[in-house]
Amino acid sequence: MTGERFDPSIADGRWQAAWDEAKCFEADSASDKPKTYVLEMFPYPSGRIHIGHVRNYTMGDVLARYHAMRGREVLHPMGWDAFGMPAENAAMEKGVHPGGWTYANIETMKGQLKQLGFALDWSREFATCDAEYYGHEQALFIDLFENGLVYRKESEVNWDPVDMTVLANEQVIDGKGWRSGAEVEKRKLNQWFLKITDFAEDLLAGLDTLEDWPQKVRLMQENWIGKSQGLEFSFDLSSGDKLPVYTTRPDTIFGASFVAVAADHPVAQAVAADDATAQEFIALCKRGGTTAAELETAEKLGFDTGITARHPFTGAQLPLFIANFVLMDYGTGAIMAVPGHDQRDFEFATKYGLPIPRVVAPSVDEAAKPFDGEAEAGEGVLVNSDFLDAMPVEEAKAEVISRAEKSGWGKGTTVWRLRDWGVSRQRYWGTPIPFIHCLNEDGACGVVPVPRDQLPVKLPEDVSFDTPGNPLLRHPTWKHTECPKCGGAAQRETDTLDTFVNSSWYFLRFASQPADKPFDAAEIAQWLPVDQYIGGVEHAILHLLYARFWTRALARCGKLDAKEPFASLFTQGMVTHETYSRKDGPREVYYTPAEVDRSSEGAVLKDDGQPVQIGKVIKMSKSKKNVVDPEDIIRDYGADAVRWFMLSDSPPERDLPWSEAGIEGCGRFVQRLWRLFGQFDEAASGEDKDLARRTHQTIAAVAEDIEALAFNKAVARIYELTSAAEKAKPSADRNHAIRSLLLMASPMMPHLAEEGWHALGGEGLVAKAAWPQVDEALLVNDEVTIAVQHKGKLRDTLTAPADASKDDLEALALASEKVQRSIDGAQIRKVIVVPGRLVNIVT
RNA sequence: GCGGGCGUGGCGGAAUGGUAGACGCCGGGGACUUAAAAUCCCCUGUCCUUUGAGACGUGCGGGUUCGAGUCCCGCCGCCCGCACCA
Repeated sequence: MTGERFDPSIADGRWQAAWDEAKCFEADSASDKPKTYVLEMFPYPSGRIHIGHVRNYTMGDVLARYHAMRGREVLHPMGWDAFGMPAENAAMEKGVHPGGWTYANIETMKGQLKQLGFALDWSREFATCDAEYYGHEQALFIDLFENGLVYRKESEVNWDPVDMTVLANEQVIDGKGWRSGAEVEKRKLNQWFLKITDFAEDLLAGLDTLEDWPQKVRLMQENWIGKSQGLEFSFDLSSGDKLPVYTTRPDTIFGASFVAVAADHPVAQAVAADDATAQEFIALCKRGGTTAAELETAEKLGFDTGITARHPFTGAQLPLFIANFVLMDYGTGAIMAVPGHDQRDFEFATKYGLPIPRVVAPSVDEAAKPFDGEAEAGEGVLVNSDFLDAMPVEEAKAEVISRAEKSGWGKGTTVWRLRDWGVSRQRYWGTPIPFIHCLNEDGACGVVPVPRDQLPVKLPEDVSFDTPGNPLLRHPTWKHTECPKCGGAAQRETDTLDTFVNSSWYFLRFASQPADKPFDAAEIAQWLPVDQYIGGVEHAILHLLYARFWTRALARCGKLDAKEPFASLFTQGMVTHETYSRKDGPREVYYTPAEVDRSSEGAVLKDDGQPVQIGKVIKMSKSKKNVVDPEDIIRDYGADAVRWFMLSDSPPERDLPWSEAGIEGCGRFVQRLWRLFGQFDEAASGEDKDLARRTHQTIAAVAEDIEALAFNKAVARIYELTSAAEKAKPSADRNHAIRSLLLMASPMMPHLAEEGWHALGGEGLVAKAAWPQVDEALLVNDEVTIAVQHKGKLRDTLTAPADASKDDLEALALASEKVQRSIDGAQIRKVIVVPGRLVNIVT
């Protein structure tokens, strides 16, 4: 029998050790069982596990444990997304080595994950900064190169002149470097690119097959890929050049009243070459910020070049402007402007007094309708457009494209918003790009891949971070090598790969990890695709798109036979908490939940007993101090209460408000279940048909809920059956209910379940036990409650046999005194009977 | 601007078109106890000058239906993503 109270401080460690010893969670690729791959997005080892990780991994853990109970061979691995900037920042601030810092964090965080009792296959653990892992990654990068999916190109980057490094767009704040505060420059650098655009069409089409992905994520990727179809054609310029433009609205071509190019456009550069005013204007355009807010308010500015462009149909000469709202890196960097039907063109034309012709109208009769202060981008029919008049928009688009193609001055084209993926980073803490630049003056060798037998290209250990810039570049010896082709002097590539490359194939390495190659295709085929992938929605685009791309790219290289890496995706909500703060003059001072005593009346600071302001429930963040440390709450309540809280109440896709009262309630329930286990009575016999039914119905429903990731509902059902079992008298059926509750709760509260299983004399570990069987016959009740309505309003309920006929139910309903009182002698026109549910009498 | 999501008690939230508010939290009352903790029981949407198998009630206004939180149309509010993408 079980003791007074369940003590997690003893039980948690005991069972974690038992699982380790039994190697409970090591996945066997050779197993005959059907396979299930459950994966949560692996963490960046920033220092400590935070509550968001706990929620994410608890969900995955419940699934992993549940599927194992259902007889599946489960792969549930964990590792570390270990390269990245924070390690270098720590190196600069604290003078530690990024590697030492990272591995120490991994040690800490692994210990924290173990404290939560996750059913992880630690035998497959790796960090992406392990030379073994990034060496295989280098080999894959060379594979992509050999298959024409890697290239070098000069491209413009954000350059921080103080830190001497490239910054990502997110690291540029108000035009200044986020660390140095220095004015960011645009620089052209030779950078490595991956040809993700080769797969644009396929990545887009593949979204339709991902039925078990959130629609939101699919739409976000669709928008990101940004397929648009239109017409590309060239204007003949008065300068003698040809100017290619791209438009998605070829139908409005008769409404074009000017032409515009981007400031970086060759035509603009040519004009500026001998025109100082143009030069000034271009400089002005470049200075403009790129944040959303700035663009929102930015005025449309233009510079009239004096050049004109000949309209392909009318022959009219349209003025050519350099304009600040035209982007060089989309389409051709030049546009035909149709002010009547494009808002930006409208604003520009208004400002510079250019004509705004109408070429689309609600009907042909409204060809002269004036504009109401803005462009009209909607549907309609063409007007003032010669041979297009009266055609609907779609038809007119096709007609213009067909005429342009016939006359040879333009063609229908598809343009993508998706850009090739620039993967060069001028950083130390990343995968070295495995290439060598031959320094031979004849240039015959060029850039050469590192021979495979020389992989991995390892990062040097002896680096310093006391001066800005890339430590690999200034390392005294590391970069010097010889050309693999000619044997002459050569220099290693000193750029490293974007960390998103590391996370683009880690799920493959988890499934298969031979020493001599990145993975084994046959073994991958056993496990992939990942059956359930779980992570934050913040990765909806970049990581998830890159991983889909890598899977396709590797398939093209013949490395594997798979298309989509993640069959089902789930994006979980954040953990939130209210904030506590006080005004200190103009500043708001925040306090952590641990510094505050919270009651239903309000909150006071423990230090001085004076009230603090209770703020909104928002995402936990260090700056607002509304954080709880997982280790603290595990210590106070035990791993199972924390896990249970993560699953209770809020649906997993929504935000979960953390509350002290909530976790206390979960702690109480852990004890309540424990006491119920103590009620298990070997000697009890006899039936409790009602409880037996509820037990079987609960088993079926909880299974269904877990499979649908509706953990909050599964939790509610376990509460209900617990109440029922507590109230029931001892019987064999009650024992069965208790044992079933233990098994059903085991994926969620595994330590409590093991302790109870042991106390109840269960064989082996509950982690290895089977999910309870459902007796189908007991899923249906033989008596049901029938609602009786009069004109749709509830008037009575009655109990009837589940198989009662429609006629019987009608008769029973009409016999009800309450119903008769409501009908009050009125003529009955109709009686609707839904067997097993209700009777509705219509008068 | 474009795209998407969501509005249900004091709070988190349940509810194949069929008894709205399951379950949890908070709150109130009671039992046990010398007392407290722990535990257990009951109540807990609003209204009532008909306390009743009453009325009202799922953001607002319409509609479909025997029956609408759920489906349709039109609003309002909040949240998220993308964004001078031609």
